[in-house]
Amino acid sequence: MDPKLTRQQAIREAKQNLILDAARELFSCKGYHETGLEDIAARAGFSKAALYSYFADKEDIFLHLALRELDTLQSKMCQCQNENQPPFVNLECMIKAVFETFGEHFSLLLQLSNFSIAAIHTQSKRQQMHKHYALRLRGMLHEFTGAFAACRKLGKIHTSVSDENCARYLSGMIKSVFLKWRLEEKVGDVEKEIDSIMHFITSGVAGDPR
Amino acid sequence: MDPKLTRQQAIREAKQNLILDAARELFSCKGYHETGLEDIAARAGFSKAALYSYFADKEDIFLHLALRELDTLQSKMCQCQNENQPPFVNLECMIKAVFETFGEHFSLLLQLSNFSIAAIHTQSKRQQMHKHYALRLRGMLHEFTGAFAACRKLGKIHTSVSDENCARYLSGMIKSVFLKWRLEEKVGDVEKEIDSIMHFITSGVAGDPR
Amino acid sequence: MDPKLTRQQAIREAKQNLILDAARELFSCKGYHETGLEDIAARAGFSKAALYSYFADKEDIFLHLALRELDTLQSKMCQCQNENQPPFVNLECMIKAVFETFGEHFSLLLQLSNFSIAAIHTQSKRQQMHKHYALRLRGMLHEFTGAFAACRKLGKIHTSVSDENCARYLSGMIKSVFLKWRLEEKVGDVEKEIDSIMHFITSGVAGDPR
Amino acid sequence: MDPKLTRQQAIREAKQNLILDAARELFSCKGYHETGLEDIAARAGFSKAALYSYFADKEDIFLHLALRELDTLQSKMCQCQNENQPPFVNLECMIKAVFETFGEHFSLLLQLSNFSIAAIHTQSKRQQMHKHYALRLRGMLHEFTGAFAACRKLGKIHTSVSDENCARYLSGMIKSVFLKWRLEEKVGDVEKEIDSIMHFITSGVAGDPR
DNA sequence: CATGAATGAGGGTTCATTCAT
DNA sequence: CATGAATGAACCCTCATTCAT
Repeated sequence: MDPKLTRQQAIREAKQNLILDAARELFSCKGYHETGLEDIAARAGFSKAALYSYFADKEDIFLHLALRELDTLQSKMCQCQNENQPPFVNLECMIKAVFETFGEHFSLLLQLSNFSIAAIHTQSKRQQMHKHYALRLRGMLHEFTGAFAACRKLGKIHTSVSDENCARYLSGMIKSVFLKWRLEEKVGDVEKEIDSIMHFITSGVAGDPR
Repeated sequence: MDPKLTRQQAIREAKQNLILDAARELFSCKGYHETGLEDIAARAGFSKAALYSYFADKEDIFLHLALRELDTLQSKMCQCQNENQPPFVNLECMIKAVFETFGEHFSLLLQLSNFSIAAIHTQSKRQQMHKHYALRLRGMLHEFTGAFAACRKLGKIHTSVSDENCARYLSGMIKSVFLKWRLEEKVGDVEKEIDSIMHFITSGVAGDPR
Repeated sequence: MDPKLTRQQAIREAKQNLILDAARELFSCKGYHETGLEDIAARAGFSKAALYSYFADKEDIFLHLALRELDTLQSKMCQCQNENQPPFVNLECMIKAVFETFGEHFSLLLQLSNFSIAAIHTQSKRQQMHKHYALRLRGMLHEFTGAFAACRKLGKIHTSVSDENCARYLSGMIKSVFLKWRLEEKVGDVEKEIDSIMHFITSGVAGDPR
Repeated sequence: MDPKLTRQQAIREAKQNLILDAARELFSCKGYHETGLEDIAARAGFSKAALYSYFADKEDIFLHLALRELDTLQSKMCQCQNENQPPFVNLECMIKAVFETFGEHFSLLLQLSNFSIAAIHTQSKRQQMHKHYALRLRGMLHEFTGAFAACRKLGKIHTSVSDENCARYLSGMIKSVFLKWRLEEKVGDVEKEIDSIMHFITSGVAGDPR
């Protein structure tokens, strides 16, 4: 009975992910409000009503999608922590992780950030989920912060700007690249962008004393 | 006849601005889709139908709001260009302009960026307005770019990162601050934030060699 | 004081007629519901609100228009009664009167007939006006009926069909011509049409024994 | 699978017809603009939104209704073509078909004619439907024309009036009867009316030489 | 579990009508 | 008397959500 259950569980989870994949595609392309449940269902190969077997809400879908993506991101970022590597390399790795995770769906991250704007009116159970959600969002910041802290500990950072702020700025910079891509309607050269960002981070506009 | 007409025109414009003020408040607080025309009208002291005397659409309201805000911003930024000032001071002044312009309505800028995402599908006359809109959005980038270029010309910048990218990064950093404020649901200390940003920009994490 | 009053009265009436002219144009072209008060006002050279100085309602405008047109028609038809003419000539004259009266605005007559459909829900004072209106509509029928009766009295008519029915049929036939014109979007040759109608009336499809 | 599908299709069609029945009732009674979708839905036993599962628009409902009624009419008229019958009997049969088809909803036919007036401004796909619609409207004329032509071929008709005009006049006459009924707010004696019309058609006012 | 059908709540928009100037 | 501005009521339509099958 147990293996049967787990298999069913697995199937269920697979279908959930199918739905989330469809949602990711559409949300990142058209935005949250412009995407209808019917669209998602159609793209996932389900009927609109079927979605409600897997998620409670439209919002629930978005939230789970956010959670999934952010978890993926965080796990990738964690893998970048390698004490044997020079500290900035770890940071660069993390940035690359962001680009890789959101890859084609770059604009999704933009929406994630903005979503919390509209979603404050919700309540009770949803509040909890929002907490998770906000937590993960900070997760990225947290990882970045950690990376900066590590660099600082190794004497590579002397700025008076707090690690947390550095992390925040970095995430803003990354989003600015995503935004450029969206407006240009095409993905750019990831390597170059990361390089450029690293240059800017390490020495600002002053030039690279590394 | 002429003075009478201009006065009436002025009144009309004033009312338009009242509506836009209401819209700014609500859009920046609840987001575009969550804000109903009824809300805007009520807050502006009009009836829903009255809005249509001043704007063609809900979208039209948003677009005009965006134009107004971005124009205000640009004019403020332009005023920062002072050749007698040290170049970075000009830049700092521009950043301050952004903070001042969006002040309480910080999250509005975030929405502006995202709005263009969903709005590409529109048509004809509106397309023109969208162009204006996108143009102004780039306006901010343009000003920043110019400021960086000026600094570079004066030998204050040696980074290999292009002025345009610097500008982009900077605007991303500013937005990251706005986002923090939104999540914390309160405006922070502008002076400190600007200081922090300036530090980061000038020398990155390496520390301040200024 | 009296001549002054009458002059003012005259002006007022003239303006009323201007409005009715505009209404006739638009109602006959676009139909009652598709025509807005703003359209009428604009074409008449007034502001929308001004219409309410002259008429109580949109419906009131239509009703007065109907009355005016139908009165014109009736007076023209009355003038056709000439005892010295052969009876069928009188009838033909009346038909011509209809074509002349509605001339360019042929489709207006179609709408007049149909208007009573939607307008039954009205009340009190309006009821009275409706009576007038219905009365005039029957007016045309009445005139035709009279013409047929006259012919019959002179031994030119032997059909068992009542004069009233003949009149009704005739008016239906006329409208059918108007309808053709409308669908073809152009006025046809009035003379020919009248001729054709007269032929049909006098001897039906059997051929003309006149 | 096939029978299941056809059954579902049948149910769907039945519901569509329920809606059209409700629409016929209300349109013919109150007119197009005075009838709200809510009214139609309520009378058909649906919610307003449900209508949109079956029809695209309010206009779409009207158009489909028109098509249905006119198709019914045409098929009935076609069945009247019987070579073994005396030709005028066929014509009479066709007239009866019109009365039977529109029966209680006599005023609907009046509206059909008028609707095409306002509906020229529409677009693309709808244009096609409008064509169908106009085609069917002419359909009735066409059948009548054919009937007259048949009579003429058999030497029963010698009038110089063209078959087409005869048909047009006839349809006008029929509508005039419908209009009488509407104003009297009751259906009259169909047999008598048809008789009267036939008399008039065959020999006009001259009297019946048949 | 999956679906087609149905719904309620709400949104944007129009327009005849009123009122202050 | 004439008007620009404002309104309220109504309309059409959409969409997330539910329910019977």
